[in-house]
Amino acid sequence: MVSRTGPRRSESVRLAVLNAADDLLVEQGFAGTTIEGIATRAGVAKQTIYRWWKSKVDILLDALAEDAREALAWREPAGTPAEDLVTHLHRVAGFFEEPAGQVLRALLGHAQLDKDAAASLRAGFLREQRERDLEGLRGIVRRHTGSDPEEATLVRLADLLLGPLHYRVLVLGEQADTAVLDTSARLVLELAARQDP
Amino acid sequence: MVSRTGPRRSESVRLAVLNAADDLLVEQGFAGTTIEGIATRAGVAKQTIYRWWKSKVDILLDALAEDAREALAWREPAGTPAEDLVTHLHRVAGFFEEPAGQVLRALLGHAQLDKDAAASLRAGFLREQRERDLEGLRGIVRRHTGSDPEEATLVRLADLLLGPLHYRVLVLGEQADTAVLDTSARLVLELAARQDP
Amino acid sequence: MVSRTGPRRSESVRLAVLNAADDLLVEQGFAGTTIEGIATRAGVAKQTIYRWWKSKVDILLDALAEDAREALAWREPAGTPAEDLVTHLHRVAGFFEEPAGQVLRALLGHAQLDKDAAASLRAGFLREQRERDLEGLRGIVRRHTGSDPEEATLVRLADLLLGPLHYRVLVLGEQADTAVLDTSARLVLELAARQDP
Amino acid sequence: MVSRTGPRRSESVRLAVLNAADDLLVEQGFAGTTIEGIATRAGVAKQTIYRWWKSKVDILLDALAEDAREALAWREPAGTPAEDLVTHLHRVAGFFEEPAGQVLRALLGHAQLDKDAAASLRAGFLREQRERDLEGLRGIVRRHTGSDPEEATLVRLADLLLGPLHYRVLVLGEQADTAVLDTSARLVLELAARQDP
DNA sequence: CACTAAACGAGACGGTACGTCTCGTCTTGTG
DNA sequence: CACAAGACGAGACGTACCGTCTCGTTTAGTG
Repeated sequence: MVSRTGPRRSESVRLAVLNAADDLLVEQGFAGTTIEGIATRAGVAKQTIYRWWKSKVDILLDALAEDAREALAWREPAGTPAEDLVTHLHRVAGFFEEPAGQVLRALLGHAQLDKDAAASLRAGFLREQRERDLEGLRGIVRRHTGSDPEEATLVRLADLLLGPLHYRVLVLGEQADTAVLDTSARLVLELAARQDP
Repeated sequence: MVSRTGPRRSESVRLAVLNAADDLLVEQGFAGTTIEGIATRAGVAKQTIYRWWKSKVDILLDALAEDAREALAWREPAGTPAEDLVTHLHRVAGFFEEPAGQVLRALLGHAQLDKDAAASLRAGFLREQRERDLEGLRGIVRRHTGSDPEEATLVRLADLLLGPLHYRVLVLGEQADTAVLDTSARLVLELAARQDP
Repeated sequence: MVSRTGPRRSESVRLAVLNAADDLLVEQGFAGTTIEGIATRAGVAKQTIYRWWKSKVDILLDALAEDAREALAWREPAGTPAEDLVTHLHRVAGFFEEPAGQVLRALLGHAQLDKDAAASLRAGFLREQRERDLEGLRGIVRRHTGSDPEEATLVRLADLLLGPLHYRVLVLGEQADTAVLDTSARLVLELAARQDP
Repeated sequence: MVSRTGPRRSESVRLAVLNAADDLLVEQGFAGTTIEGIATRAGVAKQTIYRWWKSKVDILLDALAEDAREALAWREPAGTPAEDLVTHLHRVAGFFEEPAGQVLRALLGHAQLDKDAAASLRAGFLREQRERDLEGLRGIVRRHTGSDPEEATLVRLADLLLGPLHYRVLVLGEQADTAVLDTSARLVLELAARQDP
C-alpha cells in the first residue's frame, strides 16, 4: 500500500508564506523579515513553516526560484547578437530593481555572512543560473562568430560580461548605466571574434 | 577655555573592541559576532560600546578603516604599467582571503540587507576606496598612453577592471583566478590605448 | 465552544517560580531577588515569567497568597476565648519569623515605597486578611460577651489587638514578646465586655 | 596643628543634596530617587555624594534627622495630661502626611527590605525617637498619676499607645482616625492609673 | 461511516541577544 | 584637595525572535 491517509500539504499555505516573505522583505528589509512575522502575515502557525522550510533563507530561496528563473532567462534571438546581448544585460540590470531582484540581492548579501546559506544558494539557484548564462552566451557567440568558443574562454567572457554590472549594483550600490552595459557587451563580442582572450 | 574636564576616551578600550570584533567575525561569522560577545571578549562593558558605536556594523566599519586602507592602496610604479596593474589586482584578490577582507565581505554583504548600513559603508570606506581606485588607475593609464583619460572613460575602465574580480568573489563565491585577472588588466590597457570605449 | 487550542499554562513552572522567589527572598533579600535570578533558579525563561507576572512584586504576592492564608487563619475554638485569642496572636507573631512571614514583611515594606505595589497588596491580600481578622475577632468577642460588637467598635478592637504587635515587629524591629501580646489580648476582651470604647 | 589646609566640606553642597533627595522622594518615589538623579538635581558631581554618604539611604537618614526630630518631639504641658497625650498622637499622625513623614515612611519600608538599612535606622533615629517617646510618656504618666511607672510597664504602654496608629498607617495604609487615637490615649492613662498592665 | 493519521492554528516554553538604565569606582582638569 | 564632569566595568531591566514542544480541530483517504 503506497498512498498515505490524511490531509496533504496545502498549496495555499505554501503560497501565502512565499508571498508574505516577499512582501516583508520589500517592506521591512531582511532583518525585519522574521519567521514570526511571516507566520503572522500569512495567517499560518510557526510550526507549519518549520515543517516545510529550514529557515527564512530557505523560504526566500523558494520564493526566488518561483520568480527569478523566468526573469533572468536568455530569450530567443530577436535581433543581431549584439542587440540581443545588450537587451539581456539591460533585463538583468532591471531585475535588480524589482521585488524579486531584491530577494536575490538579499540572498547574495546574506551569502557573504553565512557559509551554509552561501552553499545552498550556490548549489541551487546560482549554479543553475550560471549554466543558463553560459548556455545563453554560447548561443550568442555562435551566432556572432559561427563557431563555439572553448569552455574556459566562455567562462572568462561571462565574467567580463556580468562582472561590471554586478560590481556596480552590489558594491557601488548604483544602477548600472547604459554606457557600462554597452561596453561590456561590445567587448565580449569583439573578444569572442578575435578568439584570443 | 576649550578643554573639557574629566577622563578622556580610552584608546586601549577602542583597540580591544576592534580586535575582538575582528576576531569574532573570523571565528564565529557575522551572526555570531554580537555586541555581547565583543564586550565579553574585549573585557569591556556593553554600555561602553554603545557609548562610542551605534551598532556592530559601526564597529566593523571602524575596524575596516583601520586595516583595509593600506592593503587596498595602489603602490608606486615598480615595473611596466601592465605589470603593476596585474600586481594590484592580485593584491586585491588576495585581500579577500585575509581577516580584514572577510570584514569587507561581511560589510558588503550586510549592505545588501540594510539600507542604513549600505549608506554608511558607501559614504565612508567605499567612496574613499573608489577615489583611490580611480586615481591609481589614472596613473597607470597615464604611464601607459602618455595622457590622461576622460573621467567618464576612467569610470568605465575601473568597472571593467574590478567588476569581474568582485563578481567571482561575491557572486560565484570562488577565488578569482589568474586568467580572469590578467584578461581584465590587459583589456583595460588596450581600451585605454585605443581611447575609444 | 469554550476551550482554547494549544498548550496550557504549566503548573510546574508556576510553582517553580514561586518557590524560587521565596527562596531568593530569604537568602538574598528583596534587592537580591531579581527576575533574572528567579528565572535562573527556577530553570525558566525570563519571558515565561513576564508572560504571567507583571513584576517581582506580583510574584511575591502570588507566593504569599499560596502560603500565608492558612498560617494567618483564625482557628476553631480550642479553649477559653482569652486562651484562643492569645494563641492566635502568638501564631501571628511567629509567622513573621517564617519564610512566608519574610515575604509579607518585604511586601509591606515595599508598599511604603511604591504606590502601585501598595494598592495591589491592599486590594488583595490585606483586604482579605483584614476581613478574616475582623471575622475571627467577632467570633471571640461573641463567645466572651454573648453578643456581637458593633462594627466600628470591632475595627477599633482589631487595631488595638494587632497594632502593638506590628509596631514591635515592623517599626522597632524586635520580636513581639509575650508580655505585650498578653496585654493586648486581655485589654481587648475587657473593653469588649465593657461595651464602652 | 589642628586645622587642615585646602577647601573644607561645602555646607551648601550638603544642603543642596539633602533638599534634592527630599524633593525627589516626594516627586518620584523611593525607586525614582537615584544618586544619579540627586546629583543632577543638586548640580553636584556623583563623586562628591559618594565622598560624604554611603548610599541614598544614608542621605535620607541625614535629611530625616534634619526634619523629623522637632516634628516628633513631645511638647511642654499645655493642658491636662489626657489632652496633651491626644494632641501628641495627632501630631504624630499628621507627620506621616508631610514630606518629612514620607521620608520616614520610606525608610521604615526600606528597613523591611535591607538589614543594613534597618540597623542604621534603628541605631540612629529610631533609638533616639524611642527614648524621646518613653521620656515624654513618662512625663505624662507622672502628671496623671503622681508617680513614675516601672520601666517594663512604660515600654508596654508606649507600644499600646503608638502601635494602633502605626498599624493603621503602615499596614492598612489609612490615616489614623480620631476614634482610634482617642481610645489609645484613654486606655494608656487608665492602665497607668491602675498600675496594673 | 467510523477510523486513522497527518496538516494545521495557536501559543507556551527555554534560550540568547538586544539596547537601556543605574550602580559605584576611577580619571582628569579647574579653582 | 574639593569639586564638576564623565568614562568605565558590572549587571538587571523588559522586549523580540529563535526553534521546539504540546494542544485541540480539521481534512482526507482506508477499511
